[in-house]
Amino acid sequence: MVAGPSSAGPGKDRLRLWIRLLRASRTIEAELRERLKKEFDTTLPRFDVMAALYRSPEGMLMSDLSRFLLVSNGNVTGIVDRLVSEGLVTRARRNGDRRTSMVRLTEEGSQSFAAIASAHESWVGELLGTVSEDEARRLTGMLKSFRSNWEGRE
Amino acid sequence: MVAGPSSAGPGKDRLRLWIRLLRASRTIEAELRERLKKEFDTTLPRFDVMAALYRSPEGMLMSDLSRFLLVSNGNVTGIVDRLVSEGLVTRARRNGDRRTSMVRLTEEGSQSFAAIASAHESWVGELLGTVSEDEARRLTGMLKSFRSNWEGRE
DNA sequence: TCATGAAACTTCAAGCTTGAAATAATTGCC
DNA sequence: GGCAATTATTTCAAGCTTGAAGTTTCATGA
Repeated sequence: MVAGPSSAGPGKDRLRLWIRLLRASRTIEAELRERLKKEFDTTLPRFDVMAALYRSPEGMLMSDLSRFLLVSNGNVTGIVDRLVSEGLVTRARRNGDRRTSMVRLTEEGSQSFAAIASAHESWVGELLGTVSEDEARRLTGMLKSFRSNWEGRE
Repeated sequence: MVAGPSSAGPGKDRLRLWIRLLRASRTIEAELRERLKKEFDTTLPRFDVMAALYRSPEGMLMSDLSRFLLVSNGNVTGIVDRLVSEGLVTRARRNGDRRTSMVRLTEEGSQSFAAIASAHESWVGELLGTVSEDEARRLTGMLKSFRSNWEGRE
């Protein structure tokens, strides 16, 4: 979160960038989390899972979710468990491979997500309001390239 | 973590930026967390607390730490508890105000942190290696301004 | 066939995180 | 002085997170 022992020298600019990046995303994330809780009584991880499923009406495997959301398998299990118990998501056993199950949004889950996502988008617009749309595109480009370069994924 | 229902329209560029920002910081954070665990058997929150204390040899109050690190008070309590039990940090009761205590790195904590911070810095340099130092400075500037604009803090 | 290994998940312990409620100490006001 | 409000911190329940270990199912080659 913060700097190391010294504060000048090679690599310091990258360290400073990382600290900024982390502080920015933590600040915004905290604000979004709080609003999701207050306005919709839900959480960011639940929202993330529902967002992923919303993009895939045919459903996703647990491991797909895990890979896409960059979180561990066991983590997804717990979040999906809670979403299932709230009736927002279903686990459908498949005929082909009985180890896996397709996770899908229910009709209720889908409608619920659409409402939340709309608010979420306007919150992000507000929180990033001082970044012009043009600047946003440039920043996005930089972030995209450095990440895909680093790990090869994308 | 991911986009909302539609994928074009006003504000979409900011939403995309936010998604990139979040993915970038999560990816880097996950890698750093893993290395901290493997190489030094510690965690990112512990590292963050120690980094804050390293900058303040005179010590910090719990509430200072909480504010600086952007995490809740109760959270800091737990992390400091563990650091104390590991001998890396001390809580010194103050004469003036008996509600508060000054948290400081021990000598061991300070030496331990210096070693970890050095590795941490080179990891960040590696992970952000595709960003030039110049680009890093520009990105940092953008991130700095948008956050301080948004909440007034800094 | 059927054993061996791989794949998809779940379970679990430990730690992180928040927000709310509880404690304790201080400050300010009468 | 004494009491109300404020401040600093801890405690707690619920949920998130990881990595390791365990379970079930599938694939494959002798």
